[in-house]
Amino acid sequence: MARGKGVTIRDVARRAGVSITAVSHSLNGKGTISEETRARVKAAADELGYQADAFARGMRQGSIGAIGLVMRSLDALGDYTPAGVDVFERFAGILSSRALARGLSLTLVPDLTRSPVPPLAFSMDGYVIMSPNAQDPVIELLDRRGIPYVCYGKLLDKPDFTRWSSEDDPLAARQILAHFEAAGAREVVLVSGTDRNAWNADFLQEYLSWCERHKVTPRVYEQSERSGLDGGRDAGLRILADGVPEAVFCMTGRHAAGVQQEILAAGVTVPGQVMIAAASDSEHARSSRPAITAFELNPAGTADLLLDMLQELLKTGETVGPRLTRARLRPRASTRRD
Amino acid sequence: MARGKGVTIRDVARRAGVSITAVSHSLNGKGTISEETRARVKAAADELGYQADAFARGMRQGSIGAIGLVMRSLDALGDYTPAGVDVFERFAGILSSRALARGLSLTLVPDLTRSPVPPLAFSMDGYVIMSPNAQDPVIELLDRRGIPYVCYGKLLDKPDFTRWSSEDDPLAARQILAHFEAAGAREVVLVSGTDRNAWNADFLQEYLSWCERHKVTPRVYEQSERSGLDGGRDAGLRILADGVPEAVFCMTGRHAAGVQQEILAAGVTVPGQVMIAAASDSEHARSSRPAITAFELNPAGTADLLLDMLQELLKTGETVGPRLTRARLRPRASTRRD
DNA sequence: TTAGGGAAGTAAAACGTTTTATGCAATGAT
DNA sequence: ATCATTGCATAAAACGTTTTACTTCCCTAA
Repeated sequence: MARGKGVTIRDVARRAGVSITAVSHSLNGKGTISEETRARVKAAADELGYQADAFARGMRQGSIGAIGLVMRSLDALGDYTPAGVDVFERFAGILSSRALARGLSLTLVPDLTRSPVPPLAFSMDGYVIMSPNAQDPVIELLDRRGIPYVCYGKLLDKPDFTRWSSEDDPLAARQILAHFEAAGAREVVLVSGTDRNAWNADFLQEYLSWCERHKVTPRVYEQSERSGLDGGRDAGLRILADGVPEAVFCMTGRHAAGVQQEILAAGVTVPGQVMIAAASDSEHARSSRPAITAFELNPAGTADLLLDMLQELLKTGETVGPRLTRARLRPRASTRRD
Repeated sequence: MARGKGVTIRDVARRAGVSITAVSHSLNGKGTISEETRARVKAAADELGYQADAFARGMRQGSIGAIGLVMRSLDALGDYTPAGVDVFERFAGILSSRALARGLSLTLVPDLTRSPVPPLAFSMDGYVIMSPNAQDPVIELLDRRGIPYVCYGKLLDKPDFTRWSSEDDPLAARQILAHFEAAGAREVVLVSGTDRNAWNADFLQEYLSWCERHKVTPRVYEQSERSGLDGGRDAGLRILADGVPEAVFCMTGRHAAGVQQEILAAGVTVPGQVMIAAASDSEHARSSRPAITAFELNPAGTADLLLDMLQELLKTGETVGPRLTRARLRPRASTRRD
C-alpha cells in the first residue's frame, strides 16, 4: 500500500540512461563516477522523487539507521503514563530529535521481553535503555542477541559495565547536602524511592556517608516512585511523627510537594523550621508554595552523550564510558534562609 | 553488527531437515504442512532462537508492522520538550503501548518535510499525525507519496477529510459553558491559543455562537500556546484591565493558572467573583489553589480509535470517520459555588 | 485402468538495494 | 609495439524472506 507506487533505483537508472550501479554509486558517493554522470543521476532522482527503500538497504547493509528506546521506568508502570517527573516525560522527545540530527530514527520499544515483540525490535541498530534495573531481563536479552546498547543510568549489578551516561548523581547529592549545611541544617532526612536503580542507590550511599561523617543518625523513609503526592504526604506524616528534622531531601518532586503539604499543615514553617528539596525537578516542585528547591536534570545533554557512545559502539565495536553530565541545582524558596 | 550472528531461515530448515519454504509456511500458518512437520519446525526455530529478519520480510511483503507518529504541536515548538499539557506528554507513550498490543511498532518522526528525513520515514506502513495544522506540509507530503495516515484532530482546511479522531471539542465547549451558566455566570471570556488547529477553532466557534445566543459581547484574548504561565498572567492583566468578568475559560491549564494568579493578586476572589476553567487538564491546573476545573482529555481512547482506523485503512484501503471520544470534565474548586 | 484431485512438500522467482568483480577504452611506461 | 595503469561504467551476486508454480505421491471415482 505505502509501497507499490514507489520509484525504484531502476526507474532512476532508466531515466538517467545509466546502470543501477551507477545510480547507487552516484547517490552514495562511492565508486568512480564522472562528475557529469553523477549530476545527471542526481537530477533524475530528484525529478522522480526517488528515495532508496529502507528495507532493501537495511537488508543489504545490515543496519538501517534506527535505534530503539526502552524506558524501563515506564515499563514498570505498565500504562506508559508517566507521573510528573520531568525527565521521563521529556526524554523520548528530546532523544528522538537529537537522534534525527544524526540521521537516526527513534522507535519506542516497550518491554522487549514481553510478547508480542515489536516487529522491528531485533533489527534495530542499537538501543538506549533508560533507568535499567538490577538484573534487568531486557539487558540480558540484548546481551544474548549481541545487540549493542547504552544506558541512561549505570547497571547496579555490573560494576564493570561502562557504556552508560547520566547526571553525576553522587555529586548532586553532595551538593544539596552542602546546600543544606550552608543554610545551617545539621539533621537531614531522606525520602528515597523503591526502584532498584543507580539513581536511588547513589543518592542513598552519599547520604549515608554524609551522615557518618557528620555523626548524625540517618533517617531514611522509603516511598514508591509510583505513590506520587499522596505517598509524599504519607512520608511527611511519618517524618513528623518521628520528630521535626531540619531538612528533608526527597528523590522526586511529587514526594517533596506532599511532604511539604503535611509539614505546613502541622503548623511547621518552610523554610524557617524545615527546609525541603528534591532530587528531580517537576511541575509539582515548581508550583508548590513555597516553591521547592530541586535539581533540574539534563536529558538533552545526556541524550547527546548516549548517542555519541552508541554511534561509536556501532562504528568501532567499542566505546569508553561512563560519561557524566551535570544536573543543575535550582534553589527556590523552600531552602531560602536570609 | 546487530546482525551477522543472526539465525536465518536456512539454519532452521537445515536443523528441521526440511526446505525453507516449509519453514516459512510452518511459522506463518500458510501452505499445506502436516501437523507433525510444523511442530518439528517450530521446535527447531525455538531452539535456535530464530526471529525472521524484519527487513527481508518488509521488503517482500511491502509492509513491516511499523507506524510513525508526527507531533505537529511539538514540531512547532522546535525542541520537543513539551510544556505542561498532559495530553502531549502522554500520547506518545500511550500510542506506543497500544500499537504494540496490535503488533505494531511506533516510531517518533519529527517533521517529515525537514531534512534529514529519518531513514525509515517513507517505509512506514502508515502515520498518525497529531494536531495537524491548516495547510500542513506534512499532510501534503504524505498525500503525494500515497502513504496512509490518520489524524488526531480534524483538518481545518479539508472539511471532506474524515480519517480523524479526537475528543468531541464542540460538545466539551457547550458543556463547560453550561457549567458556568448553571453556576450563575452570564459573561464568559475566552483565552484562546494561536495555533491554527481544529482544537482552537472548534472552541472559538462554540463560544461565539453561545455569546450570540445569549446576547453578550464576546471577549477573546489570544495567547500563544508556548507562552505558558507568564502568558496566562499577561492575559489575566489584560482581562482585568477590560473589566472583571464572571468566568474565564482558557484553552490550556497553564494559561488558566496564570490568569488565576493575577486575578487573585488583584484581590478578586475565585470562584466567588470569577470562575476559571481550562479546556485541557495539566499539572498546573490541578495544583493551583484553588484547583482549577478542567477537561481531562482522552488520549488512550483516542489512540485506540486512531489505530482502528489506520489498521482498517491499511487492510481495506478505506475507513469511516470521524470517530469521537469524550473528554471528561473535572469540576474543581475554581468553579464551585454552593 | 485411468483421469482427477487433494495433501505434503520443494525449487525458484521476486522484492530493491549495495557491493564485488569485471569490462573496456584511453593513457602512460617500458 | 606491448604491457600496466587509470578512469568510468556495468553485470551479476548477495542479503533473507515470502510466494508462486510445480512435483510427487496417494487416494478415489468413473
